[in-house]
Amino acid sequence: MAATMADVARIAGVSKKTVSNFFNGYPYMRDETRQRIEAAIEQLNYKVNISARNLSSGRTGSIGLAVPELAHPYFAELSQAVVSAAQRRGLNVLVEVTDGKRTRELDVLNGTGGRSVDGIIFEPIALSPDDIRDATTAIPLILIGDRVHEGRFDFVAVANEAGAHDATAHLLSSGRRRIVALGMEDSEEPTAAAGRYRGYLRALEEAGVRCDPRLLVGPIPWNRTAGADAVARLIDEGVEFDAVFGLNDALALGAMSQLQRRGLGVPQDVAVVGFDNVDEGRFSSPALTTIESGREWIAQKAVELLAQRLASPEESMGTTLLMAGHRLVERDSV
Amino acid sequence: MAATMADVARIAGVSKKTVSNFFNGYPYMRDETRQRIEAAIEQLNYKVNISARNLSSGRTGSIGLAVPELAHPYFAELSQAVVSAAQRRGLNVLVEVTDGKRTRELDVLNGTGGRSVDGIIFEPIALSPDDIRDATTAIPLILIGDRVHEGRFDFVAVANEAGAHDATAHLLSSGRRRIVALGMEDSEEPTAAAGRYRGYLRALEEAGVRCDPRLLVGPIPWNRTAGADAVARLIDEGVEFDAVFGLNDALALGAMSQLQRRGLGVPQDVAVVGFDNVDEGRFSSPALTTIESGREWIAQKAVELLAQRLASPEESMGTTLLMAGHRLVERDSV
DNA sequence: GTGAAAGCGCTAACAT
DNA sequence: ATGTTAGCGCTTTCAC
Repeated sequence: MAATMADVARIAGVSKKTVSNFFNGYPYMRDETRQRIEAAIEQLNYKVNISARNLSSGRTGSIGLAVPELAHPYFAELSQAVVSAAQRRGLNVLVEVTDGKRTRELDVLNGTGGRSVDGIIFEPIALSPDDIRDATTAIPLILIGDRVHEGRFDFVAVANEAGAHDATAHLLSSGRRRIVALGMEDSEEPTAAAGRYRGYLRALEEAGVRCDPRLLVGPIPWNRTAGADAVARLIDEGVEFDAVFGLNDALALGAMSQLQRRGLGVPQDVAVVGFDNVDEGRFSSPALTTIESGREWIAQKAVELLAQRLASPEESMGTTLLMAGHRLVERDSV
Repeated sequence: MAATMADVARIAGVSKKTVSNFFNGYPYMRDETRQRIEAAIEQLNYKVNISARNLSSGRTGSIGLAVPELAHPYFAELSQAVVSAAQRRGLNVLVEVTDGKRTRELDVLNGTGGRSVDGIIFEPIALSPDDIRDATTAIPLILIGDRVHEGRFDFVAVANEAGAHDATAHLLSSGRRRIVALGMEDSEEPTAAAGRYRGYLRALEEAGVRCDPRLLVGPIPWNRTAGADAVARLIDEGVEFDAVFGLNDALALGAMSQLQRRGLGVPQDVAVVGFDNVDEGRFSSPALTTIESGREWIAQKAVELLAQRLASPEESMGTTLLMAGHRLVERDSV
């Protein structure tokens, strides 16, 4: 049987409470007491039983992070940032992968999985605003990312429309006129694809460029393969274009790979811009021009907001909506 | 106040035990009882208190995954695989990022962080075999990845030497003779860098090719930036080479990016091979030839081994050492 | 099939 | 600065 706090107390000749104090950094303690406790801990190789602490204190010291996918560079980098920020605050992170499936996302929202965390940071991609409104979660929840779900929960958002506008405007200002909107979605739903598509349209409009429907590609999955396949299809169908705006970097990178495979020069024949500024884009050939969407900041703010919620005893303070800044990162693909 | 099991029991007109049975899938229960319980749960929006269950049952239902980094494609893909495999078995995954720092890795090993998991899957990169031998962890631990730490713990290993041998042999068979070993480490320590370097040497030897020390680059961090910088340095110093073996894909991709920036054709002027088969390499230009190192299989086996340890009540069954298979994935960079 | 009672190992008041 | 006393909300014998 593993040693308990009572064992340590007995061996050190103090009470349980004093041992508890020791572990919780209670400052007032004689050095000699401290040393006796340390010796007892060492002797027994004692480890605090976290489950007991959790039950007793009503907290777990862990937060959940629910993302569609972990292998995707954007989410990998986001998760890294969240985990780091959490560790800095002494919080553990339980990662849940939803695969972007609505049912799994609903489980996250409603705690069906049996929560073992104090709060959740959650990037949904399949839920509707209604789903979110009807959430029954019992613990604090911070939404991040792509959709704007006004109201019930704190939210840290990506500047989808503004960023997409700038990306498109950059292509236009370099003289491109036939710009593929790769991964778009024409919808009223507050999805990333729809928001970024709106930004694209607005930039075209401002420049007085007509939007050719053959250049609108989507909805498709936002990964490299889909980007590459879509571009292959455009080429095969003889659609003419002089630029590709990949609504995320994965699409843009997949597109670029396919363009080059087909003998098209980037950026000479076709310019490419992405969105997200994942590390990978710095090392593609050519390096990918993209929109920095504030991943790091988002992760940090989300953890900060959640930590606040956990700290303040239940109370109101309304809900916070934060919008990340964005910035064009010019590299060689335009 | 949140509802407790006692509340549910009272409202359903049964005992706590019966409600507990309900949640634990105990099969013998009248349908009518079951329905009354379900109604009470619904009415109270009751959620089982995981902390209490954990304390009572002595298990947490979570496993830890400790990796150096999450944003790195290899670890992102590995983590994804581990999380998926664990979720399939109903286990949650608590991710810990060690930054490859020895002290953080020691914390993982010795449970200093206060464990809230039943077992750990751990890829150390900074620990010595001695550190591992002296581990005081109280819970099952499965080691994965790069070093061979025979003895104390179950281990799932990458075929570093064999894989590196095949990668190098492939370059040699394509007629290359001056092959950079990018990221190598000449050491007796059982590190990935040393193992892969040994494979490289063996392949050269078998082909009767002399090893030029100017082509040995390392130790350097195994990321894209380091790969790119190292290649830049070689070029600037006028070192001649006709191939690069990046000891992982990140190094190879960084190298390839830099080669092309300097106007060198891949594979015409310089052939490139990597190691790991991360998804990114399928979409670089040219696509990266690499060694598939069995990431998925490793993740699955690690979870499986850990699940076994958790299931079987403490007993012996020695320790298991599994070696993943490997395979050359030919693409366009050679 | 269901109930009663005894902990699991800790934290948190409160007392000293 | 340290000790005492109650629980936290479940699971788990063991009865019925």
